Amino acid sequence: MDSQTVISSLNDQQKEAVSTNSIYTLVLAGAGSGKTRVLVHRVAWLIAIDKVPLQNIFVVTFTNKAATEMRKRIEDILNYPTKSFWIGTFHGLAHKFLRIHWEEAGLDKNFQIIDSLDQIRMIKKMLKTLNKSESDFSPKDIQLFINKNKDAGLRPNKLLDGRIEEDSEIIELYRYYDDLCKSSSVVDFSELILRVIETLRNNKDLLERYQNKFNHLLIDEFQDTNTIQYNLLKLLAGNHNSIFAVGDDDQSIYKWRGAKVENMQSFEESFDSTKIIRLEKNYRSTKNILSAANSIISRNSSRLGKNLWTDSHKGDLLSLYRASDERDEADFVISKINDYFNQGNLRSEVAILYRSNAQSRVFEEYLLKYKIPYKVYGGLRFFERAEIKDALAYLRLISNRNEDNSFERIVNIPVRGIGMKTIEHIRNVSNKNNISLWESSKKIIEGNMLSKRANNALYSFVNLIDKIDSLTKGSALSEIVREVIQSSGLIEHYGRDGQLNGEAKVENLGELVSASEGIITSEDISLSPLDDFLSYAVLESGSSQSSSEEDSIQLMTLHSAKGLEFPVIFLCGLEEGLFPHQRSINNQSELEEERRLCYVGITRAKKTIYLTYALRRRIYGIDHFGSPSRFIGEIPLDLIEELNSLELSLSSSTHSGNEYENNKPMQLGQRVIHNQFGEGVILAYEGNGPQARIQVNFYDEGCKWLVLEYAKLKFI
DNA sequence: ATCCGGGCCGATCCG
DNA sequence: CGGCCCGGAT
Repeated sequence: MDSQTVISSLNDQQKEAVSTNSIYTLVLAGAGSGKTRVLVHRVAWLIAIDKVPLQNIFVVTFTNKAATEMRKRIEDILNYPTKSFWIGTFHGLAHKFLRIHWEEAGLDKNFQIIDSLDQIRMIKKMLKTLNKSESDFSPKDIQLFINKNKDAGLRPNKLLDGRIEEDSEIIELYRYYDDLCKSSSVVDFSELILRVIETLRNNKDLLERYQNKFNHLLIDEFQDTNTIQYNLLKLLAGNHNSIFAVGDDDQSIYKWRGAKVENMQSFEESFDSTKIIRLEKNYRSTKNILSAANSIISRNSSRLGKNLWTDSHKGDLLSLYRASDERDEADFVISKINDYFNQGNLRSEVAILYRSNAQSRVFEEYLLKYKIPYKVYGGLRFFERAEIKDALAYLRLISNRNEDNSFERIVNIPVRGIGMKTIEHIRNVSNKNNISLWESSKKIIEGNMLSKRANNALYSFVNLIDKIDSLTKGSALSEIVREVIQSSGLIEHYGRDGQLNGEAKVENLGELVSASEGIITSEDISLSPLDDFLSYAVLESGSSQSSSEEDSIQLMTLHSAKGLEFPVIFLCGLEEGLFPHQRSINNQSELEEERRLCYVGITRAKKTIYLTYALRRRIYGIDHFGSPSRFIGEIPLDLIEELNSLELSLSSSTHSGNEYENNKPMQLGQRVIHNQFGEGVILAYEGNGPQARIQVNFYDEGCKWLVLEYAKLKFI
């Protein structure tokens, strides 16, 4: 393959990036500027032109989905499968490393990964054993504390130097938690990466080996790397390996979980003669969509600066729909979706985006009602569901008897007569002898330490696990899974009358079997298929719908939409307090992150975008009256078409005023003058007639709600 | 040991 | 509103 084949389809800046000789490259890639394309072609260039062997390349993506897709596209260009290719998320790659080097990392061979729900469970249990009340330290706060410190590379010991006295208790909890993880051989998300760094730092040979191996480090979504991830990258880079970082500071939306945009600014300082390449041509959206997005993001202060442009046509205006409440909003969205589908388009071309997961419920309800297939991303995902976690716990226990978390989760599910008292006993013996719950149970059974009934119950459980294990030795993975959900009694348990959503849960358990069939085992980790599957289940928790090939509407949060594109976008719930979120409204930098999130949302759209907001919305079962998001007002008026513009008739009542003024239709964005507050713009309104309330943003006085009848506004 | 119901509290976003 | 925890009844 010659160089032309690799870069012929690219524009000049993209070519420059793909074919660069620079050791350190920072690509500032605007939304829709062909970022993924550049990365994919860069890898192809390295392999085909620079003759770099695949195993010397290390590629970090933000999601598993992105990794899978990128790998596929690289294979398409190279025209051969990419075996033993280190491409994945930081977590996925760290996991791979730890599987290979579990010994050097001080882990058990078959360590398991826990997700954040498991982590909470563990913390709660820990508090119980330590006889601490959850009111002193909420489990969530402890979790936050632990993860925050791990993400900053700080172990309890490090924290104890120079600690503040009042922190010592929570640091002790952190230490205890780490011990607990060790004894049950589990690893949490943050631990994965921290452990890799520590292993490399404490093992010069290993570090050298990897520094010699990965000559080319490529990283996507660089703006969303946190401290420890960046440190890992620097460690691997050493003094001579090349780094090719791609990112967009305007799309940095993960500051809340420790991501540092500053990494982008400091990249140039950290690495000598960094070459900076800007990708500013947008290939995705129409001119109108891009103008709207640019107008919004231009309000932010701290930006590296990019000038995104397009030579596409103007396209449609952005549509704005004012819903009376969230049901009306959903109804509107559905009707537009039906129109679009009936014009012969695919459902999968449409995405409904929202700020928070809870908003998906109403949409789901309506989509179900109208029998429109859909797929939800995020929220409670497939592998996080209770029934699935139960089944996984059985599988984990089969793989590793000492995994206390799983033991406790399912020792009495389905109920088999092992109650609190028995479990308490098992825990005591386990604590006293410093052995796992499993070992402790066996000891108890042998010593006949319980009542006959309890002893029998416990025996039958221990026996069950052993039996499933020996029965399925050597069986295919899916056979093991099938056996587990059957003989554990889970199917029967969930299928029983009275179980909430019983059929759905049984169905999900069946899905788990199918999921285990589709797994392709990772090539270069010597992991049993079962352990491979268990890791996969945690790292890739999947969408919340069971997988199906059916053409369906895509529902997701703005965060999970990053990196994706759709012909038609519905950006919903554009209300102050919801988006921007209440918790960010009073903080300039957090508000700017919300604005970037909005920018991300709008730039997902290729052709059409609908913006919707609701005048009334139920949250926690209480009605809230919101006002339209400030972000709507940040889009130039001439780019927006209001689908149901305000046409208030004021004539119907006692209102005293001149006839013309009373009947004049009002529009959002209409400029008005108030005696006291001066000039402003109408942002929203509620109700009808003279009693209607309208919200005006006064240039000097800010936003105010006024009752139309008394406000005596002059329209100008 | 298990079931049921009332009280309480809380959800931004992710791997 | 809904999930989770706890306590009392069986």
